[in-house]
Amino acid sequence: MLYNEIESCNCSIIHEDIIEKVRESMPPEESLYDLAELFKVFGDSTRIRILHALSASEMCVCDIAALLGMTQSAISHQLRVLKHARLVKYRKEGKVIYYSLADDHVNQIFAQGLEHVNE
Amino acid sequence: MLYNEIESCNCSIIHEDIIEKVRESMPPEESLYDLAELFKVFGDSTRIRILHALSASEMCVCDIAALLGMTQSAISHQLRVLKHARLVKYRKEGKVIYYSLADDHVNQIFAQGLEHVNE
DNA sequence: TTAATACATGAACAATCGTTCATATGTTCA
DNA sequence: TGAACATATGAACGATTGTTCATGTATTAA
Repeated sequence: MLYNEIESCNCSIIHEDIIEKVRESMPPEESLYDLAELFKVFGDSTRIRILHALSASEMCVCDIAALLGMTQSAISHQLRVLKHARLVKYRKEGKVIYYSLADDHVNQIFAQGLEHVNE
Repeated sequence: MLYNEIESCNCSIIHEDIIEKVRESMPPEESLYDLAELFKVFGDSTRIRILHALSASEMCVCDIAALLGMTQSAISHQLRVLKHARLVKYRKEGKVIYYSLADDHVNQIFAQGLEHVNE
């Protein structure tokens, strides 16, 4: 099993003990994949701006489009991504659909990120 | 000024008061862009796995490649991205370069993200 | 029922991204 | 000095992504 890795990384293993220790500490592949998928959603400035806007107030699609100076279609596509990641929720009122943040995790992840960016 | 946005979003503004209120609460465009760039770095499962490995122990490039079953080149390219985002630091010891997490923000952002993923 | 409007969505395109491959740099050791 | 090895990097490729455009659905109001 270890031999496969030696072949694929094209170099001899220097610290076998460390690799084994770290390997045991790694969460299941799937968790890390899900985590990457979550951050991928945060990794677009349009979505970041939508999320930040929604942290200030619930808004309908048209309002967000007007605020960000983008088309309704572009916003709608992005809201779909945010909805799928369970970062926003919505309520319907006639023709109008009001979006808001799904929970407080968004604000907390924002805060941590901004702390790093502002060093 | 408001007219441009009406044109670009292709819909009449429904809640002008909310838009104005939210607009005032928005951080500078550049901050949100930087924030998106940061999360973009977290948004790849290879980089997530590297970061998680480094949160357990400092490691050299070959070790990481062996651990993840990937080529040394692929890891090196990704470490470059992580270095540029100031998420990892390194120390040199002869031929070998040991990488480690730059600060504790990584762990905190990880924790917030995992909390959301695990609902 | 019809017109108007808020929102969703599929196809298509350009742009960005992650990996591979080949090769270069820099250090150690004989 | 030269061979071995750890790491870095540029070019190129396929894959993914964000937006636009055109169109579809659903609701309201006349």
